[in-house]
Amino acid sequence: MKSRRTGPQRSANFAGRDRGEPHTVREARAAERRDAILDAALNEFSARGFAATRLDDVAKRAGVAKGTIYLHFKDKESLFQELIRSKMAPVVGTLEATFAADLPLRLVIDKAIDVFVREVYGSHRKDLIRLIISEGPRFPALAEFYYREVLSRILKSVRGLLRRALERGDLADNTLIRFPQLLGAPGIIAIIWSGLFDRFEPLDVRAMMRAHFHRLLDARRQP
Amino acid sequence: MKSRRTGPQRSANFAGRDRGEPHTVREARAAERRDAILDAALNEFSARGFAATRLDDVAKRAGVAKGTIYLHFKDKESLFQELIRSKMAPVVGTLEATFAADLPLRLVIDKAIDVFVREVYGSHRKDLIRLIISEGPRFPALAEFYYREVLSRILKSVRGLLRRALERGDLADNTLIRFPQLLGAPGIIAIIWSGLFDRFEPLDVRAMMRAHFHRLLDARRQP
DNA sequence: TGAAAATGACTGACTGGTCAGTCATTTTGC
DNA sequence: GCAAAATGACTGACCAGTCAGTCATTTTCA
Repeated sequence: MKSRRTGPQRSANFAGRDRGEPHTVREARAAERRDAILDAALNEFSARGFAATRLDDVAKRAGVAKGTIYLHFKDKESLFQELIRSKMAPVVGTLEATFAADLPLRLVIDKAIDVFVREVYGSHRKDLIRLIISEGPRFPALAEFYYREVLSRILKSVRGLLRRALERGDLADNTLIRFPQLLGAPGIIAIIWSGLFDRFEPLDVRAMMRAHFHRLLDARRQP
Repeated sequence: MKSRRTGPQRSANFAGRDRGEPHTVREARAAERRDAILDAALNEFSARGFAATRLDDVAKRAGVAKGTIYLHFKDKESLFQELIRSKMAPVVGTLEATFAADLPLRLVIDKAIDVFVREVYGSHRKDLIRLIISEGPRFPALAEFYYREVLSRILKSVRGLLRRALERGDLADNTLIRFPQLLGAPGIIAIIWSGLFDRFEPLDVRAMMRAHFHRLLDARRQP
């Protein structure tokens, strides 16, 4: 592995890490271009998938020469992983905060549906989740990152919420604590459905999610 | 688009249509090879995805020369679509029969879980569903075929089952008739989870599906 | 201060490798 | 013996990644 490194110092390895404001025109421009490349990559990868995306197209869409991509990212795979990393990280905090709020369970759930519909389903993040599902099996590092930084954190805070609700008597049993995946299910289904079958049979996502959650939460306490 | 056609007559366009038993050694061998190619394709496509799969590898795995693939399938895309078509079609009938049986709702559901876990989750069909989710957005014809020949038929028979249950009073309301996707949700989640996160946090699929269905079906009748 | 030197971000033509699809030749079954 | 089936070397398109050269910006120093 060669360690020679050309290009901006704020590149590849440090990607997204230096939160200091840029101090020169150069640095500001570099940051702008990096973002342009990431946005272009988001469009191309989600339209074509990892293997079929051409970096020539990403460069063209970003208004940049192909070589520039390599000043900011080690290779195609790094660009891809960095894309997921940079766009998904922000939502995690929002969701954690939502689940941590000391409010009635039903209210928290409704807020979480709102966040999901607005910040994920109604944004490009929906496409990123599709990408993780599609490409994850071929990128173990990506799946691991996503589990560690996103999923496990959300699952943990959901379980916290549910445990408090159970103690308070707002929850029938521990089914959902054992399988919190069931709470995320309709969101994932909605994302998949919208990409494949909406044109044949449109789906009212918010209504489905509400119906699902009310069903799960209203269940009769087991004898 | 060239229409010249070489190779066995039982090829491409007629793929899988002539159900008559082969009458010559030739025909029998041709059918065998076709199946070998499909099996090899299943393995390669589900390990690498459509774009990254090499037909050289499919040929090698099938024990056949690359040219032979083109005697049976028009091109890479046809092979892919034919793969989905030929492997998914058979389960539809089984599921329809399960849902049509005149048995108590709970029993039918348990049988359907069994069929799913055995025939889909526990087989290569799991990988095909992953492929449809991953590649569907880039193959509108595939998504349409899948909706028409698989999903819509299953949804229809599930809705029939639910309507009968509702009339009989075995079902609280029409939520599930409006969103039958919710019944399929845990199956899809299980398939996705197993491919991405099982190594971090294994999932007891059957238990999750049972918990989910009992939750959905036991819900208190709405006032 | 401001002109010359140094820097390093950016470019895009190029290379090496890959792979879908073809077709002249060989093999097989009738 | 011959037509259909099978083969696999070959072709041409394609594309990730490279690197020598350019030039805008920053630094140096008289």
